Amino acid sequence: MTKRGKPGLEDIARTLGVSKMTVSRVLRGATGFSEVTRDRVLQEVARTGYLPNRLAAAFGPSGSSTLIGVCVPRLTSPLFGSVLESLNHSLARLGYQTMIGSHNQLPEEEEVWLRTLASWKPAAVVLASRMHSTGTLALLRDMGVPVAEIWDLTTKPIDLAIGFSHFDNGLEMARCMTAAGRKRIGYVGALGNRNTSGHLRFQGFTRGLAEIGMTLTAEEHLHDQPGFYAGYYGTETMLSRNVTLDAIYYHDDEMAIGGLAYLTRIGLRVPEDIGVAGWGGMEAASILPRRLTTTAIPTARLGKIVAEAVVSRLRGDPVAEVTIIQTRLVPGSTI
Amino acid sequence: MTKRGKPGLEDIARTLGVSKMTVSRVLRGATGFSEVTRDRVLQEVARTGYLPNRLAAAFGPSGSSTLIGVCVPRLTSPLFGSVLESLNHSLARLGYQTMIGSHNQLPEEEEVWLRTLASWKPAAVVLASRMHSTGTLALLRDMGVPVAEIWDLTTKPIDLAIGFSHFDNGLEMARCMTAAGRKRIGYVGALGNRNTSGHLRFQGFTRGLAEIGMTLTAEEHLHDQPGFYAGYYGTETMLSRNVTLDAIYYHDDEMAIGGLAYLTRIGLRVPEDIGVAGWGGMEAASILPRRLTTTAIPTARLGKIVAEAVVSRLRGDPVAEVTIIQTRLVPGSTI
DNA sequence: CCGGATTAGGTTACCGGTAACGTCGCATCC
DNA sequence: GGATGCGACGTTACCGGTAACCTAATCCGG
Repeated sequence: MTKRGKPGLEDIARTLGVSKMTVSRVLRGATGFSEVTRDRVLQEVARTGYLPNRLAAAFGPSGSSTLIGVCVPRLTSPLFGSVLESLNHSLARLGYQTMIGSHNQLPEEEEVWLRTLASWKPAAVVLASRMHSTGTLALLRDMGVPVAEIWDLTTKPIDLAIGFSHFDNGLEMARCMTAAGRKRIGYVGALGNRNTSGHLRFQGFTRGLAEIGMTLTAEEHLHDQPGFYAGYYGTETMLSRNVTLDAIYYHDDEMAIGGLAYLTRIGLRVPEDIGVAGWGGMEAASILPRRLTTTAIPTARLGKIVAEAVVSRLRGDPVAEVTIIQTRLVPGSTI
Repeated sequence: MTKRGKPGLEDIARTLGVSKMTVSRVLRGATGFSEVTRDRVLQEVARTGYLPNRLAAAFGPSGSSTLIGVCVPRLTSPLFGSVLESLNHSLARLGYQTMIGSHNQLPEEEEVWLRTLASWKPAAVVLASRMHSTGTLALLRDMGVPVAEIWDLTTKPIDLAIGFSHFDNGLEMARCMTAAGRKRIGYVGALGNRNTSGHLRFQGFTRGLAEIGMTLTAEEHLHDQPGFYAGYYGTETMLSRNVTLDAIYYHDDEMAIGGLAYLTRIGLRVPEDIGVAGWGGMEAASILPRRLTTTAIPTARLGKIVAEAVVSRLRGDPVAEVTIIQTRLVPGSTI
């Protein structure tokens, strides 16, 4: 073993009487060694408890990194949490590690994060955001690594896109509501008018209404982060303008549940007096007195598919430029 | 600029007519350069858009890494999500990056994660778990980097401990319940009997009852992950054994809300017929028809404090071995 | 039995920072 | 005026893998 520190590739090689390169080849599962050599190497590796040095591997002119950067809007959302957990787990099984960041729906924060990430020479980047700053785009180009845009679908992906159409999710919910005979519909959203996935659902929703000549009776776009509170107070604010509604579509399930709490408090019956629909398919939606009408997102499956797509891309295997994940409108009983 | 690729330290140095080392010193904010040189370097760095190579920095015999590993039970919990987001943000401001993993309350998964992390030569490790395998402990010793055990307090920290006593949280809630006159109390938990923070709260809770000579009237330990469903069905299962209760303490708020949904469905009034208490202080707890009795955890503050403590430790500044974060019992109106 | 293809390795160069240490000039002080 | 100290740099060595290239032995069909 070299003077101090942990055993390295060279230590394994020396005790076995082979070269570093042979050991490296075996460990990377490359070709160019016999069965016998492979077994001897693996045995010695196990005996010494050798730990590879990813830093060194990712360094060099070769630079074969196993690091993948992932940036989502926030870490406090169970939806993104589920995607991340699934992605992390799947990538780990495939031999990759992640560096996770959040951009809080601000393109500048994404850019700052990406700049830091770039200094770690990642093998690929996964972004969950609709808007990228010009700096981000330039940096991605410079980095020259695969990029997966997930969560939403883009018309022109930078490289890969994996997700589903939030616009269609909104559209579908509008059709569901109008088909149920709702006439005076309101919308409560969050994150202002920023170009987020939620805003895209809103646009799809209004389009769905427009299809049959309807418009929103009222809308309330809070600037807060989505959440139970926001749904509660957003509903209160909207109704305080003395509008009469027979249904409300919410930014997401948390806000819908918050809204439900307010509606119940002021004595409205759901769905008799007013209908409610959310988005996201969170677990809580199914234990309410009445199962919430929502759109379920297969987050864990999404994470797994993203992991597989990115790794295929890195291995040079053919990958579809756009992969659509199927979402499901859960009728529930609040419409 | 060297043949191909991005500008490096050497390129900056050459155009300025100084050595790489001088540029490195300026960029790291070390000493040994004049004001004039500093300004010239910074200007050239800005002009070329130089990006440092953390890989190279963390490599070498020097090995000054800015990577910090963080492992939490799961990424789908808003509580841990909030801690991670705050930790991530605070560490980023201090010039550090994180590599995040989850262990799903299984010490073996934590060990596998740590082994992978170790191959990236991190500067420090943050663990949110009560149980560590012997392999984990050995590896941590070998790595020889600062270790912060967060979330729960341990009697003998490996290095640093930052958190609060889950045992005391449970104890305090027991006192709150008994002080309110509750006599026949049940408990609904998750994750089986594994040595988790939740189980520690359970133990503190039973101790609190024992203090005044009481015992639990019923208890239900599900093996599932905590969640709304689990709370709902756990309550159903417990009550199906024909026990009569006047209060239930839950693993956490999500389960309490799930339980509340079941209790309401079967026609029990809260808190008149039965009291309910959760833990965690999640946002949803405050928009229920009656504000949920719970324990609020300052997750964002915890993340910030952990970041500062770890960085102080890395800089060699003195740091308290144990830091206690104050939690707050929210009386609510469900007890 | 021979020549080209394949297999199983070895050799070399290199990546981009950083600790450690050496050096030089200049101000200071006795 | 010589010794001393220190600020401001320059030099050197090095980390641990990996692509690219090279070599020797083996194999196999004609």
